[in-house]
Amino acid sequence: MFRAFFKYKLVILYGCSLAVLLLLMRWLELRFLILSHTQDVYNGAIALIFTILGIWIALKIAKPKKETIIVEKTIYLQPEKEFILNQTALTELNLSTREMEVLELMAKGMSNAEIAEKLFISLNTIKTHSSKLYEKLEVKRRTQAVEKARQLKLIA
Amino acid sequence: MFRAFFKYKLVILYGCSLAVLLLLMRWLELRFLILSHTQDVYNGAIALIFTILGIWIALKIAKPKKETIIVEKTIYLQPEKEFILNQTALTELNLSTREMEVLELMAKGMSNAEIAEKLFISLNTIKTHSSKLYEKLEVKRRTQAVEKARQLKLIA
DNA sequence: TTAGCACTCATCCTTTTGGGTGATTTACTA
DNA sequence: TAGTAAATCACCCAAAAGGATGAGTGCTAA
Repeated sequence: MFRAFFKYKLVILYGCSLAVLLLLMRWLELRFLILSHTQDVYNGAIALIFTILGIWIALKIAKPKKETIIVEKTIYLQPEKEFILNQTALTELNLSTREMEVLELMAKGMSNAEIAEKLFISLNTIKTHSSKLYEKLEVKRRTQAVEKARQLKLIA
Repeated sequence: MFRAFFKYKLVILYGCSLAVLLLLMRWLELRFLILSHTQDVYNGAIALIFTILGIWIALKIAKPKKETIIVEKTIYLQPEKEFILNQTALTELNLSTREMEVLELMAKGMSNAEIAEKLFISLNTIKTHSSKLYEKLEVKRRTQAVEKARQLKLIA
């Protein structure tokens, strides 16, 4: 509420100082005339006071002027790579559930032995599965299998 | 500059009207007293005028408040263009150019022999490179290396 | 009921991969 | 100029992966 007033304190102070200075000069130079010019001083005081009052009222009443600046900020978002399983390819390749499990663990970089341990089946079985996997995917190595599966959107 | 003045025209007009009305009433009802109260009227006029002056000054001086509105504009990057090579990780890992080449071909599912043929160097050299690669990437198998490189955005 | 499929496991053998070590050349740097 | 790092290659050995084949079990659809 008074912030605006304080904001223009300088202007007001400047005006006041000027008025005071003028009055002082008058008082010093025309000291003897003051008494006969009481009415002038009185009027000046009224003028000054009401000017300040006017300013104060205006600042108090006046709604702050708003100047709207619209800044466009561009944010680059990386879309959540929503993995969409390629059902078409999956059904076409006709991979069994076990084969898919093995494929997924393969893609994580696990060795056949680790996969066997995780799935509670023997290493030989994993080898069988992986061999069938390579046949169905038409690849020769596990790295190729993983790469192809990734391209076909069979795995994330 | 005068926009502000016009904006508060209503307030000013209201004040003026009120003052005029009061003066009018005094003039009508206390017509006979006016002459003996000339000084009061004069003072009132001064007060009114300077109040208005103050208001006018204040409105003229007042700076508009700036209000910044930030509009966020979200742009989703195309997933196809999203591969940004992770330079930070790349420099931290301190992979040599040859090692990077081997890594890339590895990720494509090529065997060491194929990579050797492609790069016109011996199989043994490829083995040396891949071994150093695994050391630097802190992995044990090539599938893990590919997986980790993919996660670190070293390869697409 | 039987043929087919998925899943399991095994054995034998080959290829690929990985670890370890050492050596040479080249190019750049303190 | 000596030292360092990258790149090259070799040899040996072990582990992992892959290919081929056979076989047992359980479930399902023709």
